[in-house]
Parts: sequence; structure tokens; C-alpha cells
Amino acid sequence: MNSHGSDRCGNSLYARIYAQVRRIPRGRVSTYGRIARLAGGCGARQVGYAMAALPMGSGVPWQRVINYKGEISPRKHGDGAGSQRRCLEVEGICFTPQGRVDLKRYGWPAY
DNA sequence: CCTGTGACGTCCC
DNA sequence: TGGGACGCCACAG
Repeated sequence: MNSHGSDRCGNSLYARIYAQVRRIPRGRVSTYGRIARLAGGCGARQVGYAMAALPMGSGVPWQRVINYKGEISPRKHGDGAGSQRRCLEVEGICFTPQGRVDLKRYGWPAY
């Protein structure tokens, strides 16, 4: 459709990533790579970049997206890792003493 | 137009 | 078993 190829399938890659993030049910978490794959196999970094570009109040549960280690990736600018962990705990997600989440238990989709 | 960077992931040692 | 290095794709300047 689009000769330019600026977007994939007519939708912005970001919109597709956000759509996948919205699909994450409350009390569950997903990884960047997982979302990237579901979004079309793009690089996991693009998911992180999309999250970074995600404006607050967008309605996207970005906090449910963590890295494959089950740990909240340290961001370059601004704080939020602490807030992110806090929000996940509010949703009913338990963190390990190491500050990690058990993807085997909270990972979505289920392994 | 080209370069740098980034909320990551996987391979190799 | 853990740590280090490379690769990935997209966006901004």
C-alpha cells in the first residue's frame, strides 16, 4: 500500500506496540522482546524507545513491560523505575528480594 | 543525507 | 555460573 514504507501495514509501529501493551491484563507483565515479536518482530529496543516516547495519560500500561530478566530496566532520564515497581505491586505483582519479577508466574503470554 | 543514541536481547568467553 | 561485547531497528538532530 504504502510505497514509502514509512510505516508497516499502514499503522505506525508505535501504535502496534502500544496495542500489544494494552493487551497485557492487569496483574501480568510482559517483556520488550515479547512485545516486539508480537508487534511484528521488530527489535526489542524499538519497544523500549516506544515506551520512552509514550506520553503519560496515554492509557498504555507501560509499567507492565519489563526486560527479559524480569527486572525493571534502568532508564536514562527521569525516575520511574521505583514508581513502576510500586505500580506493579499495586496490581498484585510480587517482587523477589532481588527486585525481580517471576516471569514464569506473571509473564504474559503464559510460557 | 548521515550519525548517534536508546525503558533490549542473545551469543560468546 | 557470571560478565562482556555485538547486533537490532527506529527516531531525532
